[in-house]
Amino acid sequence: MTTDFYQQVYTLVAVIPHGKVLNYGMVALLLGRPRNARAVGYALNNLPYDHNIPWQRVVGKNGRYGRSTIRSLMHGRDQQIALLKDEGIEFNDNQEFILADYLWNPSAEEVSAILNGSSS
DNA sequence: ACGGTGACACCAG
DNA sequence: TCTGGTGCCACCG
Repeated sequence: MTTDFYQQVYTLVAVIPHGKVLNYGMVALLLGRPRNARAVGYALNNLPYDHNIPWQRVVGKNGRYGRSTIRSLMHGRDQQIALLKDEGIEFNDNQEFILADYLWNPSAEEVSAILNGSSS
């Protein structure tokens, strides 16, 4: 009983392949809201308690957290990095990684099928 | 309905 | 390159 937008975010994030990532802006774009990255973050901040969603696969634009607006995450930045490393993503000494190397790039049809198949 | 807030993104200095 | 300000849009009180 979440809003459609929340549900779409959860549905999409839930199917991000192992070892792949998406940034907030990309999620927003795939959902048809190109400038609404903030709402994506808001949705992930309100994950249901019983969620089984790979939230760690959604990262900041530069492939890391690091902007002043972000302080502490519910699970912690270090925890997220640990989880991503566990999926095979390689970080450099600055706790960054090449976003383009791991970015998930589904087609519009694929996304459409995903949203239509699971949300209703 | 309105204003404040925010797991972001982008631009300017 | 880094910091600060602005734009965006959905949610909450």
